[in-house]
Amino acid sequence: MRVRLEDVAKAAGVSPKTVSRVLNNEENVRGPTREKVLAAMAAMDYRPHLSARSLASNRSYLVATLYDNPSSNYLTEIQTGVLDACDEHHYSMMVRPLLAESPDFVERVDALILHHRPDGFVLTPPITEHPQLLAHLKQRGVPYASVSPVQHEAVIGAFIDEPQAAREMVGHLLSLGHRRIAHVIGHPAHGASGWRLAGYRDALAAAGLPYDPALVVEGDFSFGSGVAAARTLFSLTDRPTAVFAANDDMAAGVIWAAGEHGLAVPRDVSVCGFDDTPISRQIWPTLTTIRQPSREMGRIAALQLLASLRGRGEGHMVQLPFALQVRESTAPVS
Amino acid sequence: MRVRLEDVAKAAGVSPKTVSRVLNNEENVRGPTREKVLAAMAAMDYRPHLSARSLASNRSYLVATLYDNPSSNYLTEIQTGVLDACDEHHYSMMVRPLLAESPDFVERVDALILHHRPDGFVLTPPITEHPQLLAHLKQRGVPYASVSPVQHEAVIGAFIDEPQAAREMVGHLLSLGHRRIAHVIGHPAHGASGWRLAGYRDALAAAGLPYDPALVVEGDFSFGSGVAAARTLFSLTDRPTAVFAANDDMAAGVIWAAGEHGLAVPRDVSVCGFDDTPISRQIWPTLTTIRQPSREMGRIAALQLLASLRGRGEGHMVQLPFALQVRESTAPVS
DNA sequence: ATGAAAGCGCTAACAA
DNA sequence: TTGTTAGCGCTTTCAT
Repeated sequence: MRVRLEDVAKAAGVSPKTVSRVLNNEENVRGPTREKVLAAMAAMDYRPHLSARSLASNRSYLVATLYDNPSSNYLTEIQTGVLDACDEHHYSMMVRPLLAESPDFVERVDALILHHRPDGFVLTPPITEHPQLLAHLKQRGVPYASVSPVQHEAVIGAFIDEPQAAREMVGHLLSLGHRRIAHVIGHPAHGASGWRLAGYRDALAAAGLPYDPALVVEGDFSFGSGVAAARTLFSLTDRPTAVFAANDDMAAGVIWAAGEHGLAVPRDVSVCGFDDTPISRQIWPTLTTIRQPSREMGRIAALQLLASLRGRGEGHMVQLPFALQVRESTAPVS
Repeated sequence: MRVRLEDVAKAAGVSPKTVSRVLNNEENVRGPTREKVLAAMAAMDYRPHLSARSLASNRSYLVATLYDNPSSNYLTEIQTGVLDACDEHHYSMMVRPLLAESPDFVERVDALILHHRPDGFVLTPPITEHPQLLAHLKQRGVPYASVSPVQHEAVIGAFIDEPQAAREMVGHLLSLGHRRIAHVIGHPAHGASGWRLAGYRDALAAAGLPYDPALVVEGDFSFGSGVAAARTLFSLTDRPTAVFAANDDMAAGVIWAAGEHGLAVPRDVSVCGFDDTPISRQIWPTLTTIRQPSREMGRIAALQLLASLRGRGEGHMVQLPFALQVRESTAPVS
């Protein structure tokens, strides 16, 4: 038979409510009493019944993570971080893949709210930028945290200074003597694409270099779009000597296309990415990129959400550090 | 205020218990009565309260999907399929990344069981092959379904005929005139690695070709291991004219390494993979591979689990079809 | 085929 | 600081 809160109460010689107080870290329990209860819980290996708690307290102890891009390493990392935070606080996490483009997007999320009653959401890009969804969540009164949202104000979550990271990446290329530096833009629905582009432009401007639209090509974060973009760039009469792709997959595509054009990386052209996903270490040459603490971002965002759920302070938007990873795909201009 | 079962009962002019019967598809409700109740539910947009159901019925309506490899497309696909099935039956799904190697692996799963009380598990490779876990689940009485397990007997789930798929893939290479066909083995902990190797050997034997150990190299399903394996293979005096890698990531690595060695694919060497993951369409040349209905496998496995949970029959091990996808990375031997 | 009563394990509101 | 009582919304058991 399973151990119930009542059994713990009997064993500890207190009332059920006192055990409940200890369980929920409430105040108004004296040290010794708390100790007694905790000891009894441990001795009996007591595990609270989630559904009973949930029914009585009208909270689900559930956090739902919403994502759109179903197979990106980056999102899997974030998921893991969110899970870390939930585990720490005995919350459960559910994930929900969604198509942000689909017409019944908000409806689906609403069905999820009605059915599972999550206490809060963690939103990942690009769902962080969906105005109707955000409005709906506010209307329903369901709190949420965002990972890398475009808007930082009035939102809790975690982010890195993406424009600054992009500036440092371009700065690295400049320091190697590159002057014709191309950029492959990411998926237009992602805020990160705009930021990375902005950082690229800033860095050029700061170095007194002109912005050449011919050197800036659109992609969509996929390997294939990197290949396509690079084919365009490498066909230019005045080829770039360096390519900054807005993520690693596209950078890998650029390196692939360089091979097609008989260009050696980094001898003939330097290539760099963003995100430090596994592919950056698997390809050859290994990729110079920006390390983003994705898992930690998921964890911190979730922790902020949980803090706000439990009324412990407000919950904040937390800035995390990034790191430039210099590897073998970038070299001095020849 | 939210609509409760009692409200529906009042609106339909029946007792709460009758509504409950309709909700749970129980018998002993006459057609007209059922209709009335269903109409009331729909009109009021009634959604049962998960925790209340769970508390009263001692079931969680929760399926937990366990996985080890945290960032593979294949597993994300399976996850999505499991989610499809759970949605269809108003179950929720939680995912749990685990390290099968870690010493407290079973302990962690047990903590999950105690805390969340899932009604069942869906296991994905290689966790399908963990004897201690399987023993523990049986002891705890928690049912599970397996996707692509090595053992098909006495287990419910879904699989494809992997040896046959590998045989067809090698058959394709043979039909193009290849005779020196290499194989890059997958991760040793995965049952699929053994099956695909077996299919490779069978096909060679059936064609009357000798098995040459020098042409069989170990990998671990990663891009990098494909690169490493190919470097070995392409350094042989008597190079293979075709390489069958046990998954797409490794095949992409092989193509990459071919470039390093100045070999054009498919002109100088044919390469093929397995799984038909997105990368197979993103690289150039596009990859000949085996399409495996991963999402459907997840869905079917979960459906079998749910069927057995609800006592509707036994739950079976279902075989699903695969398909050889011939693309541009394989060509007649030159 | 349908209904009434009891209770799942916990917490909220109130009392002491 | 601690305990008592009543219920959360549903399903169970047992009637009818």
